[in-house]
Amino acid sequence: MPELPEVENARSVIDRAALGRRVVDVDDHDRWVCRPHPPGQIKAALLNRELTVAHRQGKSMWCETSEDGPILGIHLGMSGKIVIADPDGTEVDGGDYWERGRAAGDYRFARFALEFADGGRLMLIDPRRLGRIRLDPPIELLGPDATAITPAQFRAALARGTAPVKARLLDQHAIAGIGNLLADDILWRARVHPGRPVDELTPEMVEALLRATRFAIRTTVRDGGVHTLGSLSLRPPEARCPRDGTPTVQGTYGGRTTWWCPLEQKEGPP
DNA sequence: TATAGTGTTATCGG
DNA sequence: ACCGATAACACTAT
Repeated sequence: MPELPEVENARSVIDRAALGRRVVDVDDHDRWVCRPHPPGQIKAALLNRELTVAHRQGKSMWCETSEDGPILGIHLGMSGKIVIADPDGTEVDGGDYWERGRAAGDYRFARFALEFADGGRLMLIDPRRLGRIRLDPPIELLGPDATAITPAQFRAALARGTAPVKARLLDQHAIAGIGNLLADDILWRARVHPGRPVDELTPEMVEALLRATRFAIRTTVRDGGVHTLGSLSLRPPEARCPRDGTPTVQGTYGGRTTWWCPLEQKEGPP
């Protein structure tokens, strides 16, 4: 279940193990994952090319292809992962802790695949099929990447409108790369209530949110996933603030389940 | 059997 | 046109 750190792992897997290998076959039969492309369209566009560069911005990835080929967009959705399997049995998957249940060699949920000239395969394994493969994805709509965002960009992302701050943190057009768990962690770390409208954030709160974002992104990318976030214990079965032991509270903001510490993350005037 | 889920997006209403 | 809320998407795990 990828957030930005897991997507960066996947990008690194592609960078390490897929670039420069000639594509001799493409499985693009899954009309949902490959929408809006009809089966065969992505195959025709990629056949006999190589992936040359693997990019990531927020939770979106894309690869450049050889001979001025199309851009291949890859999004992991909620349950996607990239696995590269070679004929010698080698399997590169970036060390995915969150789907250990999947037995090695179980490719039941492969929704898209590139086959290389040596018989190796790059696969999108995605049980829920909320991932996405498409040509020439609209990357220009993404906000600045959360790992590289400047203070000015961060302030601008929280500047206009009345949305709850959590909804804005999740808006990939505002900032690219913050998912539900990271958003809860950032708000908890900055001691800001998730429902506070962005136009009621004080400069001090914005500053604290920026620091918390940088900390959360930096540490989770370093750790290779969001599993080390302290705020995870805001959720059941622990469900107590790791700092003060207060029982946590649950609600919905930006359409996502949200947990917070009612003692430290208060509503109302600052 | 019912429900929630670490994500995105089309659509609707103000 | 802008902004925000909601439902829908597809499938597994509990």
